[in-house]
Amino acid sequence: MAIIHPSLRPAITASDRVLLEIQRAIVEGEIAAGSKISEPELAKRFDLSRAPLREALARLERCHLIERIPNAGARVVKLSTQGLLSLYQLRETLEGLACRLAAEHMADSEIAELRQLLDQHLSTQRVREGESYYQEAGDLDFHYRVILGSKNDYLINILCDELYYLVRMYRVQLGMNGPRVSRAFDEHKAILNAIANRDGELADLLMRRHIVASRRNIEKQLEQTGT
Amino acid sequence: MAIIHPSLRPAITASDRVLLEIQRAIVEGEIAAGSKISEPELAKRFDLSRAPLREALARLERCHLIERIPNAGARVVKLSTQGLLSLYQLRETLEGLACRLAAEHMADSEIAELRQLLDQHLSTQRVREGESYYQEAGDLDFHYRVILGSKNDYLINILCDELYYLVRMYRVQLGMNGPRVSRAFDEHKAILNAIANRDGELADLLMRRHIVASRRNIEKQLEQTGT
DNA sequence: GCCAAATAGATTGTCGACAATTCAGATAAA
DNA sequence: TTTATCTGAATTGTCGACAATCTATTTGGC
Repeated sequence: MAIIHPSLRPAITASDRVLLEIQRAIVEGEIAAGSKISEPELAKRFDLSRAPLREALARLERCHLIERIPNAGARVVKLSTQGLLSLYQLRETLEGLACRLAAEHMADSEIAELRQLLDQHLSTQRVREGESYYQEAGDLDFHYRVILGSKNDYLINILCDELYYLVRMYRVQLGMNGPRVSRAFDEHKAILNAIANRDGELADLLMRRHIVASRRNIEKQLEQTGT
Repeated sequence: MAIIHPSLRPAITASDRVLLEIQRAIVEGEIAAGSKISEPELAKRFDLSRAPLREALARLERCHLIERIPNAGARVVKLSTQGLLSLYQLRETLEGLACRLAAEHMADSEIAELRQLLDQHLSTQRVREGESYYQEAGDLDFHYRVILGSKNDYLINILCDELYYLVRMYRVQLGMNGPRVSRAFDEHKAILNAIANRDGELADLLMRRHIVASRRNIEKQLEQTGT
């Protein structure tokens, strides 16, 4: 049998599985925002003991999808204008940094792959115009790769593990509407060009603007919906 | 008995206590960097079961003090030049942002208190010249308050909960040497003045430079020590 | 009628034991 | 000697039950 390094092993544990399921359920609103989490109930629902469930809850807290109070229980986070502002304020700075670092550190081959990804998005966009889910995933995928290109492990951890799911939650539950979708593509392309030209400063600036525009779009939706 | 809101309650659980103890032990090097963590051993040492211990380990992983591999165990992180660079690269950007936001959002009373803190540092510095521990705590205390002044919960969480202890670990184990100490005071004062003048842009710039200087100082120590 | 204290129910935190997986060493074959 | 396989000890992941704490309702007093 082939010998693989332990750190490269899939390592699928019961806690991992239930984490992914609950994460998806919260992000997609299947478990309502603001609702209380009952450990015994979830344990029964996913047919496992409370031990791995609690570990999953700890990780959900880490990515800001739930809030726990000792001895009092956990609640799914509520989406709010204030929360959106704080989150995107941070994203603006962090992804700007990631972009600048990506312009410095990405290998030429990685940049080529990124360009390929955008071409692919363009063709699927033509076909599935308006269908927001694919665009959704596509946009985040672009950001995801740029972040990985920064080669800064702490930065990658914060953006991809800790903030990523909350960003998705805002976007999935509040959605993106029409004209923004095609504009986002153009902005991605401009960012990619800056990275390819190794112009970190410009890449930083463009990414910040891209995120500001994205925030404004979601903000509008949120104000229409309610508080 | 007085009624206090649950979220303001101390909430000292067994897991909390052991977390603080292990955290301190790792930061101060009492548990050596790079060494393996044995759950049964630590459970016996702190006289509790593995359940709360594992929760504490999960939180230690969250603040990057240990690294866990499923089914294989946990190790205390190793300090490295690469890690220091990544960490301070991030701090530079994040604390710069915090500083800019603090200049916008801190109340006048908070700024007054911060000035008071610096005066206090100055007097203790005269007395305990060279004694690095107090300066250590003082410097971090200054940063801590500025970060809280940003009023951005996600930013506060990342800097104060997730990166704070690792920063302390580098500083405690590698130390600060002489001339840097007094210069840091002057830099703090300049930052405070910028905040008091509500000049966010300048405050951002000064904080970034302050952190760059701090990194260079530690970097020197690290190169002398070894890898 | 309204507020405070006490009680009952439910939920979370903790425990000890078992199952599954991994790691180290010994053994055997090339 | 070197490599690969097997075996067993040790560690991690999971389970079900108990203890401590909180929430909500009820009760008693003003």
